[in-house]
Amino acid sequence: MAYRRTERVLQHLAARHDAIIAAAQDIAAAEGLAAVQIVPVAERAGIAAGTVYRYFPAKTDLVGALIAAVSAREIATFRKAADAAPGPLSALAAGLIAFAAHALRQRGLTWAVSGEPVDGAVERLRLAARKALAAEIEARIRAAISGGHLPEQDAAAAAAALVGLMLEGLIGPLAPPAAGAAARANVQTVTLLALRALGVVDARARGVVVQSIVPVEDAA
Amino acid sequence: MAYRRTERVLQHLAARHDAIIAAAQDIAAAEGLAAVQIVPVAERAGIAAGTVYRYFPAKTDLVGALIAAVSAREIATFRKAADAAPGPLSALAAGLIAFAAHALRQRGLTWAVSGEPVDGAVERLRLAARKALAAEIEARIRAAISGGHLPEQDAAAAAAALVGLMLEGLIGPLAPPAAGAAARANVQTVTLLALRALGVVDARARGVVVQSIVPVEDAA
DNA sequence: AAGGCGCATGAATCCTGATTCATTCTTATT
DNA sequence: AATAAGAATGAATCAGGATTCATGCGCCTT
Repeated sequence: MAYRRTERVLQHLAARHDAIIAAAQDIAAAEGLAAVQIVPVAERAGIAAGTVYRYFPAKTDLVGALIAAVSAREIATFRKAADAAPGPLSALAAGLIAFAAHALRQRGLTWAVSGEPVDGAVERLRLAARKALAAEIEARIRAAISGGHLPEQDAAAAAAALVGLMLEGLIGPLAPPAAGAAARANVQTVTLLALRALGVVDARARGVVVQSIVPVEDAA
Repeated sequence: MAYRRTERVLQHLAARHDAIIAAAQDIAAAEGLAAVQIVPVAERAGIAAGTVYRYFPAKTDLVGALIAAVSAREIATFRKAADAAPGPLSALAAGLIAFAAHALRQRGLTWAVSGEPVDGAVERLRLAARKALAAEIEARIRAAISGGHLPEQDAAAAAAALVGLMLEGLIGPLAPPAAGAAARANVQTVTLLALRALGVVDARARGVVVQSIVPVEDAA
């Protein structure tokens, strides 16, 4: 009869599951989402193509898992930085900076994941991720408005626009190539644009903490 | 021997060329770039699939022509509005508003074209279009800075970020659904964010013209 | 230690959509 | 009107990738 999966086997299965996602991630970071194909992913994960299907019913599910993982990390980064800040406006600034630095650190991956749908189904997943990020930002904007740190405004619309501003300004094809010092400068530039867009007249003058809350060299 | 193409024939060929692009555009606007496929495009243009290849050597060329056409219109819209404004800052504001209104008017098309590559080759074309738009905006930003209407800043980076802000804020999946009055309000909201990002403290207070320079109902 | 079940394999198959090309239709030349 | 060249057709072919599945392997159960 059907036998019970032993602990060791379960662990093995879980490890493979993760290894597949990791392989997909590596490929996406290096060559973009379009290069995330079953055979290459399987090769990189050290398994056969068919095996991928034992872990993900369809490629879409794999890509979905990839996007979800990346997105979760992005949001966690934002939230952690924001939570550590002294006030609502600093929280927003800190969150944005942390997000920016994080995005730049793994520019290729962020671009791949936020770049575009390969597929209508994937598009929906990507949308969910972006929505989550926007929601996080929106909440912080609202908090700052309540506290009188920002002028009244449509927080949802502002959050959506900020997501676009940050992504395009940091990792979009038009963004300045980001290496070392230039990258750090760009984080500052883009964050300043974002804060000003919300109505902060001069972030530094108002005592907002906008300096390297998160070192750009953080682990990925 | 090879006979000369009469005027009538030349006109016919040109008309078909345009009809194919128009068909592709309709489909892109309605269903996205991915739906721009040879057979459907040919059908809509009223010709056979093979015929498309007499006008475009490959699908990539067709999509490229489509993107170029859309992009050219976007830039012309921006430029025309900017040129009609009284000063550099108004020019920037007017251009952005005009662009925003235009983008919203043909949301589907703009989204399809700026949405993303189906293909590395197409990506390059799209990039060129986006670059052109950013360059236009960048020039206006520089002019406003020179005139002392905006604080010193990295105009290129700002322009890139603004492109992202506008597109995401207006037609991105997170943007508020744009119908009628809501659309007009969103144009104002997004433009205000953009101007503030550049350092305009209060557009209206500084006499910048931000009202319906271009009616939202313009012809597409 | 034998039996049975789940896991892994990877070549074969399927699908989707671009591209080709032998054939047919039109138009310009004589 | 006859003839040749260009234009159009659309079914067949190709190509790239996802997905399947018959087969082999090794780990639980008894």
